[in-house]
Amino acid sequence: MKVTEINGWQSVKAEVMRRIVERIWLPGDLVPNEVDLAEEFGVARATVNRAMRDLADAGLLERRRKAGTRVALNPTRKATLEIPITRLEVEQRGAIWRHAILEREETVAPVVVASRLGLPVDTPMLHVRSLHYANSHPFLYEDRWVNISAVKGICDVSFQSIDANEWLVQNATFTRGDISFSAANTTAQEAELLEASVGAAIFVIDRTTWNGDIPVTVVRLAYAPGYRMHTDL
Amino acid sequence: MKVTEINGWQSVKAEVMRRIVERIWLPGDLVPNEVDLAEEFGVARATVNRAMRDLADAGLLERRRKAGTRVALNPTRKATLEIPITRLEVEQRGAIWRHAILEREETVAPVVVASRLGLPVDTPMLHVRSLHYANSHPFLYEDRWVNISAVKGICDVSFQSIDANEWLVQNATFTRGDISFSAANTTAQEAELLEASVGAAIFVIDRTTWNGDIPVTVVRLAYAPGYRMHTDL
DNA sequence: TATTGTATTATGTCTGCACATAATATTTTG
DNA sequence: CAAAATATTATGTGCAGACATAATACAATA
Repeated sequence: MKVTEINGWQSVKAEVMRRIVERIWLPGDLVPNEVDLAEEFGVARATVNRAMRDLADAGLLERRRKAGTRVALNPTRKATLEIPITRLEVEQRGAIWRHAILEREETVAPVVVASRLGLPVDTPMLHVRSLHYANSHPFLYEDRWVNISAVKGICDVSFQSIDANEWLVQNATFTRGDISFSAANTTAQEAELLEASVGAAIFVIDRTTWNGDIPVTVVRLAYAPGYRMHTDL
Repeated sequence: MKVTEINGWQSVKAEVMRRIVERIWLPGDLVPNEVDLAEEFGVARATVNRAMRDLADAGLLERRRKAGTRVALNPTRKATLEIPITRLEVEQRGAIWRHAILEREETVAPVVVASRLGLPVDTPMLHVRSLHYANSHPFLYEDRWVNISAVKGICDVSFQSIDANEWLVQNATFTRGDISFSAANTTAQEAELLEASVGAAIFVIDRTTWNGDIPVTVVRLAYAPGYRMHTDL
């Protein structure tokens, strides 16, 4: 008696997941090969493959050619988190988004920024510091450096009505980037801007992007105290 | 003259990415349908579909039946990050991992934990507090509550030689969970445990897991100051 | 024995075709 | 004219069969 009928790849995935969750297949175990599973489930191998690939992407299975497929020893390792545009994030909380430019300066890259991007120290860059508000409460302090030569037309944008990130996202695509999350104590300046007490713990995102080998931006996002980034597993 | 020959789905993906990055297709634009692209690239529709689905998963494209496929307005929104087992994370940094149990108690769920998990306050639970070291420096303070009835055999495990997370991951699979990242100031107790100054900003992960509808664990991971979580985009 | 070559095997991917499904566009109907 | 029925269209998914590729096992060779 079959509890669940198996037709599509999603049901194959569900059945395989069930066997993992119910410990019929233990972590580290080799699971039957695709041909056998296809026969057992009465579907084509391509269908099994689709399901297994999906589970491997999710981190539940580990697959290697010839070696076969085995249940991952550590099924918890991948979390996909969405990095929203600040305006949308604020609005999604039912608050009004507002944005203020604190500074906008065309200058050359300071050493820290230049070395981070692998650029000479005299590279002309645009430095933009701004504050995002949610219902007139400070929400995010953004400190951004943009490689002017990598982003055509950026000098003509005032960023008064649109946020730099949003403009860049739509006008300066990048091929690769890295992002890191950390915690920091607010400096006196940050505390004042974010209306927090000095030393309060804040969540910080540092992001750097490149277009091919050309550095585009480096930005530090300092969120007001209490910010949480959340995702489902 | 074609610069790159198109054979597999990866090259289709690369070519589509190129068109997005080089702004041949602008954010919001509708792109040609699969049949047309398949003909243009000289591959089967399934191959185009594979490539497009992959790009949609990555957040670069948005697809809807009948409506077609368009370039995402916000190509930056998904970052996949790996949540490693602490032991491996420490060892990967070339340090020696060590682990000490601070407390191990079978008791009933306190209100905060019970409500978070949706359990009655008198549910029997296992409370484990422990410290992870990297080269004898405190690395992570772990405060964990486990629903005893959801994890068979947990009462017999001492966790002296294996970390609770690692044991659970291999012995108590879960079907869903959620995870959140935030920053916090150390309490006096945490500061002492982590050998940090009181109030230092620390990176905190809160994770809750369920097996179907049954809550399994809730855990708070407090990393020593300076911890960064990093990923590529 | 150590190394190199060869067969085997499981996954990776492609093709061509078919039908399913969801969302939009169009026509019919009250 | 508005609401309901129907057609159209692009993506979603299925199948069977084929060949490609990587990793392993095993045999042959120096």
